[in-house]
This record gives sequence, structure tokens and C-alpha cells, in this order.
Amino acid sequence: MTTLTPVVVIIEDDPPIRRFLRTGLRTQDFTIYEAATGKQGIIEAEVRKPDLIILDLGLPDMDGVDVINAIRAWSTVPIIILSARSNEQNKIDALDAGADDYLTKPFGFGELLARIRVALRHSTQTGAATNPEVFTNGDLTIDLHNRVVTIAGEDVHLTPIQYRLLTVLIKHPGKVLTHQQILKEVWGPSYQENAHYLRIYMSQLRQKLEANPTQPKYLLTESGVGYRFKA
Amino acid sequence: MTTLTPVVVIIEDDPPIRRFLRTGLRTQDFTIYEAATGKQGIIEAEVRKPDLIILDLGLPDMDGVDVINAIRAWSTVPIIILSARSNEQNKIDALDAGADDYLTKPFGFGELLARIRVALRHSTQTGAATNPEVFTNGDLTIDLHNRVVTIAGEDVHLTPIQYRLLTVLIKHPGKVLTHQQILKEVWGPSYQENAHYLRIYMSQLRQKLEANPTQPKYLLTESGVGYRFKA
DNA sequence: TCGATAATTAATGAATTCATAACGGGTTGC
DNA sequence: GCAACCCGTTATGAATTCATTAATTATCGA
Repeated sequence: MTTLTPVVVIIEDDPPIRRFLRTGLRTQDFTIYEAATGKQGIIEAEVRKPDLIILDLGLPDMDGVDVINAIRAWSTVPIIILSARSNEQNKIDALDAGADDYLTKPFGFGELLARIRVALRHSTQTGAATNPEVFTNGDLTIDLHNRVVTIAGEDVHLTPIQYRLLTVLIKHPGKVLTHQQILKEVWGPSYQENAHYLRIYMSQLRQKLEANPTQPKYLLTESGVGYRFKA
Repeated sequence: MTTLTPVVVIIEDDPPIRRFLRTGLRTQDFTIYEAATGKQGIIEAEVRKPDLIILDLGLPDMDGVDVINAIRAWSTVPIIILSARSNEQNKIDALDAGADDYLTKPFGFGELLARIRVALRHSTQTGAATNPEVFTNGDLTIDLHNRVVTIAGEDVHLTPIQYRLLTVLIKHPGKVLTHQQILKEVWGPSYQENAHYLRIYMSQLRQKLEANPTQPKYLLTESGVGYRFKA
């Protein structure tokens, strides 16, 4: 299932074509598994968990559409059809059964590769999961991806500056950040004199995040130096 | 954006073929928009927010690959190429530029329809991969497949932009989306300045979906940042 | 071409957020 | 003590951002 060397299952009964595909695709850094029959192909598709299936419709033991159906019963892996049949209804049936593309023999190998790239592009798009990037500390969670802060499960609304201040602090957990460092990060380099802004906004953050704002658990003052976020 | 009558933009300079496609696809319950040049096609793609684009490579004013690139710069809408050129390198270039399929003229209309179904099937899969087809939240349900929104069992009529705005928000439940992100998704990349459009349509959505529009439960404002849909 | 629906402008008042001022509490060292 | 300093909190006007209504323009289907 890696993207570097995608796994491809070839279901094709004709040995010369199989060999042609195998050698050609291996040079393109694919990992290849083969099957000569529909039954075997379905098993390979299950065992190998391929990123792509290349399926010849003209198999000896099964109708190609039935192979597609069998695979689609449990998988959305891209299926590219190779077929000697250029009959339009064959194409329609295969595509409607769940195939993603259909090439008529003879086909150019470069075109096959391009269509494989299209199919793989699609499946990586689908699988693009959102990375969590959630900071958790005690009953405080900061979801950087969603820009949502919760305390004990309750949503906390932070203004833009409050949120930026908090993210600057948790980017370096446990580390003492000087007033100047924080001011530069949150307000910009020309605000480094205004340390009292910081006090105001730290106070606001404590009011919102700390159970006991006068005895902060997370947002600690380092007198004469700056602030730090305690893990 | 609807699945019932998908919106298709046809970019084709030859009037007879355009007519053929238009009438043929209209009978299949597609909503059709047309463009005779690449430039116009790119504009239509942005304005109509189609579910699919059919693009002839042999346009008079631009190279087809450049049209693909212009659209792919901001959209992942499926693009099916029609071309008189059966040259393999043309196909490879178009597919690698971001096209999803490539048909050589003359082509069967049934095959085109089947390949359109493949393309649409895929784009609904991508959308539904992270979210169920029917989104439910409290007394609000959004049937993405049938494009039906109900609140407390009652059907709610939404205009196209209202619906798009809602789907963009619920695609990332709980996530704060910035004004620019939303504007780009709903109106297109050239509307990123018009944040007040967003306010108007958010207001309209709240009037229709929220029990108490002045105290929204779902459609929350993140002042200075954007909006989010709260689960 | 017309009529209905929707999108875009324009305009206004409300709400939020920000910068700044002001005040008070605590600590330290003389 | 008390002065100097640093810190925390509250208050307030200004600026920004937001919500809403209404009027105008554009669009699509019949």
C-alpha cells in the first residue's frame, strides 16, 4: 500500500502479455503479483491488498464483469480493464460494474502508464486523511488543525490574538519564552516594548483556560523573564 | 453540485459536436453549459462550478493542456478529454496534466456516458469518504446524495450557493474555515476579497436552519477568522 | 420574450475585538 | 516602612468585523 512502490495485481491469462506487463511495470517501480484466472485473481486481490488491479476481460474461467463484481463487493481499489473486445457494450458493462478505465488491445504502454497514474492519483486523493495535530494536556486540548480549544470537553472561544498567544506558548512546552520573543511572535517585531499587552492577554487566557486563574496550572509566570507553558 | 442533475461544462469549438453533446446529455438529466474557446471554458468552469468538464483538445485559442492546467490550479473537478488526435503522446500529456479520461473521436455516446458515470462515481466517493452520504446532526439532516436538507423533518429549500456553502462547512465538521477558504470553495478563486457575500449567505442559512438565528447552534462565527459548523 | 428565482450590490446598525489607560497587589531590598 | 519594580485585572473609546434588510441586476426555464 505504499506510494513509492505501488502494488499491482495483474489478472491476465495470456502468458506473453502478462510477461510484457510484468517486466514493463517492474521497470517503473511497481510491485507486481499475477493471476492467470479470475478465481486466482480475486484471491490475489484479497491477499495482496493492491493499489491497483489490471484485469483482462477475456479470462477462461469467469466472465470479467463477474470478477469486477467480486472485487467491488469489498474493495474500492482502482481497476483498469484490458480487453481485445472493442465492442461498446462490453466497455459500458465493465465500467458500470465498477471498473475505472478500459483499454482496448492493442494499447500503447505509455498510455497504460498514464492511465495508471490517473487511477493512483485518484486513490491517493481519496485516502488523504487529515492529520490530527491535536495538543493535549490534562483537561486542555488544542486542535491546531481545526483551530478549536476545549477545556474539560467544553469549547472555549478565543480571539485571534489569544489563540496566537496560546499556540506560541504550546509550540515550546515547558520552555520559558521571554516577553520579547512572545511579543515578536504574536504582535510583530515592532511591539517588543509593550510588555503590558502580554499581561493583559495572559490574564484573559487564564480566565478562559485555568480552573483557578489566580493559581495557574498551565500558564506560568517567570517573573522578570517571561512565561512558560507547563506540561 | 447536485447528484440528481449533475452540472457539466462542455468546452468544444465545433458547433455540431457541441450540439450533439448538449442534446444527448440533456436527455440524461444533466445541466449543460457550453464554451467554444479555452478562455471562455476556464471562465465557465469557475462560474458554473460543474461536477464534470468535457474538454476538446483541439481548441482554436489555447492548447488543451493549458486549459487543464488552468482549471487544475484550483479545482479537482473531473475532466474528460475528447480529441481527434489519437497520438499516444497527446493522451499521456493530457492525462498527466490532470485529465481523468481521454476519448478519441469518433467515440460511442454510450461509452462517453459510461465514462462520465465513472468520473462522477469517483468524485462522489471522494466526497463521501470522510462523511456519510446523509449527514445528521441534531434535528438537521443533509442528504448529500439527493441534495435534500431537512430541519426537524421539514424540507428546507436552499439556493445553489446556500447549499454549497453548507456542504463546504459540514465537510469539515468542527473545523474553523477561514473566509478565504470558504470563498474559494463556494464562489471560486477570484472572489477571495468579497467576505461580505459570506456574511449575507451565512445569515440566510441561519434563518433557514437555526431555531434561533441570532443564537446559532450549528453555524458559528469565529470573529476575525471565519466560520465553523459545530457538531 | 417573459416571469420567477437567485445572485450581487448597497447601506445600516450591532457586536466583537483591540489598544490603551488606570488601578491595585505583591515582592524585594534598603 | 516605603520605594521601586513587576505583575494581574478591570474599564473604555475606537476600530474592525459582523448581521441583516432592501434594492438592483442577472440568470434560467418555459
